[in-house]
Amino acid sequence: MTPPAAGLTIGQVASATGLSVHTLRFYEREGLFLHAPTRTAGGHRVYSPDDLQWLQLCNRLRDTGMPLAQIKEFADLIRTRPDDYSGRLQMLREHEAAVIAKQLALAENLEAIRHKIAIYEEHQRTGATAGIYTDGRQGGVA
Amino acid sequence: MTPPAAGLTIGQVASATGLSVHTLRFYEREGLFLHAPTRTAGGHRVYSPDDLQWLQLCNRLRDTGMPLAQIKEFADLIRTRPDDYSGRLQMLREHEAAVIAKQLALAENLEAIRHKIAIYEEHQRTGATAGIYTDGRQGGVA
DNA sequence: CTAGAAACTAGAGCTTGCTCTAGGTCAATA
DNA sequence: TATTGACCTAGAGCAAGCTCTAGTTTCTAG
Repeated sequence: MTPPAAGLTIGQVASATGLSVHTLRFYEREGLFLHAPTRTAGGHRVYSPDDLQWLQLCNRLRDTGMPLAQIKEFADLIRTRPDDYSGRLQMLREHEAAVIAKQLALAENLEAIRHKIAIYEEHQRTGATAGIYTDGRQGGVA
Repeated sequence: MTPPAAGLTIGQVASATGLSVHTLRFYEREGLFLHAPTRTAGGHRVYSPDDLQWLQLCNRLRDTGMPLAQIKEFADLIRTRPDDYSGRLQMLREHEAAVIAKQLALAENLEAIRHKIAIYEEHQRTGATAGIYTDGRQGGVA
């Protein structure tokens, strides 16, 4: 029995996902998993490849700024309404918009940082003497 | 003397920067300011427009993921080596690279999220029946 | 069969970045 | 001048997201 079922240990899942084993157990306690992992006779967790995929999605959501509480909500929707996609779609679409906003803000801030770098390079080149405040009123403090 | 010096209250700085007055005092304690604000006779803080600009830069750095401790380091460089730009340039260039990496990761994750949305839309359209795990081994759990 | 690595549970602890409380003082306005 | 809103200090508290400890048990390789 169980011929193709690749069972993964928590350690294997940890290295595959970049999460620590502590974090995996923590996520489980927090209800982020779609279901509790199965266990060996001795009580060790056994994960499936699907669990891995789910964790990879979780990582993407978290890395784009979704709080764990919201990821849990998402997991709850999957568990309680497996064939109603509307709630999940709404969440993902809202999150998509949030990520786009984040991209815009990031690009804008990057631009400002580059501008600062250019100013510093210029000051360095021209040997500008600086006080704490270098260039007064119009943009470019310190 | 001090004819054009527009002095700002902490409340004005708060609304101009989006930081709370609590946070401004907290930043001050943490050494994020280039210098302590001057005070009125009664002990109220008075900020300059330059302080505002500095805070706006701080916000950009923080919003792009620079930890406060690093912003403080940056402030320390300005205070201790006002006319040596090399350290600051190094910090900003490294941070620029970090932000670019963040942009790439964000774009990649956004792509994956959009793909997930597309899969859900498809499932919804075709009325796909789902278990907890919807589409098995190749990409697209839940 | 045994040693060492890896897993287990329950719960405490940590870091970052705020945020709020208490008990006042200061300042602008009616 | 009296009130009311803004400000002050010192320090406690909080939320998120891990991270680690202690003491024990299981698993695996030699």
